[in-house]
Amino acid sequence: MGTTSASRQNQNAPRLQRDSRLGIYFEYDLSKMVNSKGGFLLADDKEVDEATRRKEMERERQRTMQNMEPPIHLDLDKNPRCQECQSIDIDHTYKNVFGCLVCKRCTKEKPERYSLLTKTECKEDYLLTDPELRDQEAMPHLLKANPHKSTFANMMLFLRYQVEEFAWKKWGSAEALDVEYERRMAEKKRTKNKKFEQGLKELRKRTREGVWQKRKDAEHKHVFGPDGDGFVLEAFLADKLSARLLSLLLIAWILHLGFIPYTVTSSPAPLPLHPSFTSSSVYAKADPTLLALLKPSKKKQWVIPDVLPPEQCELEEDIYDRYRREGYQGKPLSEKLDAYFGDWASERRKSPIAIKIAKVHDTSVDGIVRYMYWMKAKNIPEYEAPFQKCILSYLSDLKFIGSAFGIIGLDRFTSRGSNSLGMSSTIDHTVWFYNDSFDCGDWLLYVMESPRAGSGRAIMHGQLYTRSGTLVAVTSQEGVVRANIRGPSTDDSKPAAKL
Amino acid sequence: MGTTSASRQNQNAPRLQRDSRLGIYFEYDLSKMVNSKGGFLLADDKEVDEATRRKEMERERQRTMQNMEPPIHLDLDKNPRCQECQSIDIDHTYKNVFGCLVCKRCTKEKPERYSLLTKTECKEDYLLTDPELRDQEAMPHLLKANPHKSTFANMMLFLRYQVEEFAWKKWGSAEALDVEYERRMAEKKRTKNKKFEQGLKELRKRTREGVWQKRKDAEHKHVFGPDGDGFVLEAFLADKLSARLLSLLLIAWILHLGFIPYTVTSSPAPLPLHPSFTSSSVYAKADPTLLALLKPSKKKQWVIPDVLPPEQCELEEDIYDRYRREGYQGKPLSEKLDAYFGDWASERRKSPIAIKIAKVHDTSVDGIVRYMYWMKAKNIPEYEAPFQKCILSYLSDLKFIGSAFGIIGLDRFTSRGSNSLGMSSTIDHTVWFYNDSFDCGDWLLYVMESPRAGSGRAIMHGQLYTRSGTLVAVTSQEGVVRANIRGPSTDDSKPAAKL
DNA sequence: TCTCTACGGTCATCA
DNA sequence: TCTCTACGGTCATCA
Repeated sequence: MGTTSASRQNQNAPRLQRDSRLGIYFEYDLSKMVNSKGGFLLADDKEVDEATRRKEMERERQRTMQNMEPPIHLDLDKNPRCQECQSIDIDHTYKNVFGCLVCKRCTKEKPERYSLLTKTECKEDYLLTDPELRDQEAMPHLLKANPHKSTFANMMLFLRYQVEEFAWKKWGSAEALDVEYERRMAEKKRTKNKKFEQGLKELRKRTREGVWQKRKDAEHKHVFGPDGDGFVLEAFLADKLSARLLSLLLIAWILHLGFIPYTVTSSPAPLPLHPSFTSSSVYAKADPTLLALLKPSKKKQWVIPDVLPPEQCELEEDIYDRYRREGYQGKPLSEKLDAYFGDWASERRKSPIAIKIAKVHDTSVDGIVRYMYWMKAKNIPEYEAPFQKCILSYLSDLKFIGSAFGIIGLDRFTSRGSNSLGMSSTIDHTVWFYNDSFDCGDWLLYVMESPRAGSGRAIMHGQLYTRSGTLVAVTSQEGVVRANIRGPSTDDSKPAAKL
Repeated sequence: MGTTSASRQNQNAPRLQRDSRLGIYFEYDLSKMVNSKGGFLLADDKEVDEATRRKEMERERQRTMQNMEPPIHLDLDKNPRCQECQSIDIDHTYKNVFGCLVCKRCTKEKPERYSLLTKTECKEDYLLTDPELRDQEAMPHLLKANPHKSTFANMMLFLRYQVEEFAWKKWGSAEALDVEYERRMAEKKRTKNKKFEQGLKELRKRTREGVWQKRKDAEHKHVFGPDGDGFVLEAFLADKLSARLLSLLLIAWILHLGFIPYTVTSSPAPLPLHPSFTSSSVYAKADPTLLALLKPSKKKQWVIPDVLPPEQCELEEDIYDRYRREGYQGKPLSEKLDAYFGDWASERRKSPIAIKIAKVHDTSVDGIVRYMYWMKAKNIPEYEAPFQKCILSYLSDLKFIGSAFGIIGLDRFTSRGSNSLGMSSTIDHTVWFYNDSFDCGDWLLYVMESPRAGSGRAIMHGQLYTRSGTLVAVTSQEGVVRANIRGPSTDDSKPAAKL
């Protein structure tokens, strides 16, 4: 082949520069200036202006150059009439640049054929690529000054019908192009979502680890609002987070919940954030990075509820035994249930934590159902605060998400097949300590409620009080809670052993 | 700024071509030739030779041009001694191209500093990019003729110590580079695996759908070997598949299993395939596309085994009831087991399929354990063949993968917590019909064996015979079989409802 | 009414 | 001892 492609030229350009046949435009090499530490630097305003002017001129030169190119050959050249209305008032730019015989009026009246598209539009809307748009023959373009700034790269304008012709040939048809467009959009959405999920998971992990760390260090840092409902700003992924973001999140929270969780002090300013909601929290993501996670915290004037003292309450294992002797809800136990209760009772007897049911059921004025247990560690010496906190963390996890079953109305006796927890799984578990002097060896009252549950999720809030009514800790847990519906999950299956 | 970066030049190059200041090299534009239908074409051999020669010359010109560049300025220029051995026998290429004062002998003796790397090596081994390697200042390069062909793009040679210096600055340190390298390799492996899994899943889906289609159409197409062990070529993803691939797969199969499953007729030729094995099948993938899947089929001279006629066998529900009355394996049932057996018995009574255990246990000469059941549909009219096949498909799925538990030695009574199948899940289920005239309303003998199981997988093969001993169908099923170990699987969890 | 390159992948193709 | 571009994404940056 005796030819050289245009692309070859690009490749050689950096070297051609050195023989400086190309005039002033190539005299300075910015990349070199950056690398040589004591290089040539522009300081003077005049010189900067001069440089700008020169660049501007260069852009203009590029634009004029296209006019100097030999006009495209046209069969109809001898008879120059508008192909739409036969007028002889041909638009010269259209003729010379696009090889299109049309009058100015028709270009205005038929934008579906004669409007001009920027290069970016061609790429985005017709899925054309840079190399394709470089093809002067199939799709000529008109250079115009960049509307953003005259020194910027010239804007390239393409003729709509030529672009469409090209794109439809490329993709098969207008419909095929649409299909491909939709496919790409869907794929894009999918990846974005995946990235977001990833970030969320990561955040949850970090949060959990962070909490664990704090717990071990016997610290308790947290942000709570004053009276009324508060919020917990759980974690940050980015240091971009600011008071502005905070207020935006709060606004989102208000819109979502319909009430004001906190006094918004700083004024919200627009940020490119997309808050997203689940039943339990608000996320802010600067698409697709997860920036923050807001979770509700019911910091009311927490007071110990009215319950019987632990001495007058039954141990769980004793209750189970009683059911087995006397039946449950008036009916004798089925063999199956009998077996379950037997298992549970023996499990409770073996556990290092003793649990008594303080009140089976308590519906508060706002309709929230609460569960209450007395809990303590069996036979422990008087440990120090940090270790006490560890025990409390363990203890508070025991009855927590499991209670959500009852609270949200899943019948634990018929829906679940066995005494394993089945389809419930903890996503996170957070403990905020309010007090450093408590003893897990004595009874603690654990009050729990699930303010929100849905779509297989439940959020649980709990408070732990000493016998004397001192608030010791506040807990929060999110978990998966599902009825025991079993579906095939071959999605995760991996081919077995490979040799 | 009064400067222009080198990259600007690339951008302008296509236009500069038009003013043809750059000589013959830019006279032809290949991209235009391709697009203009009646363009300039080379037909003559002489012209082709001429073109080759011209290209060769151009390559050489590029190489000579670098010698004409002004030599790099050196502080030590006045005192040109080898920086390693102080010899004055300086290598001129190293000095002029790389600005490195060293003698020829030292370049040979210290390859860890002075050896030359191709551009590709720099990219692959040091994770440098094209733009970085374009930087003549930081990393000059020597042009050499392309060893593959002289008309190909010149080879670019970089000086090792300069490359390493640059790379270590870029990545932080040699160790940091290694870390990044490993990360990328791991990532690459991960994506490849994922792609492969995807292909496998897709293939399985297609296979299953295909089988279902066949079943509905009452066809039975399959490939079996003659006598002895046979194979089933399950599915193809690519049309590249040929007799050569087939033989390669068979060879792989032989190496894997140690016996010849089929007569290899066509000679195996090397193909870029990577067969991979699981306990049940051989895959061939032309990395990473899955090409074919071979699965064993035990087509021996299948004969109905020696069992008691259905009239002398017990219904499963009756067996369960007997266990509950008389105990199991000499011991009375625990309350839990008693409940399970009660459930199973009532489930069996409600099922549209009756099942009798034909033989509890049968170990064949080759040590394979078989399970046998008599099965029939309860109270059905005399359906036609296609509908009979549907019933058989359902029926053959009932006792299939579940039997793998017993066969591979998992104790179904202690390992599993409830009567739900727990961690077993069918991956696929294939039925090949051997006969069109059978009646699911009368007893069929179902013989099952699991020739291979491991890593949480089990493959099951089964045959169905009429009472008179006619082979009706052969089945094959792969499934996940795991002990009932419950682990958290929050990996799949998605945030709940969004607003 | 913006354009370009860089990123870090994958590939086949061509040269 | 090979090199380049195209692909189809994403981005910030710069111009």
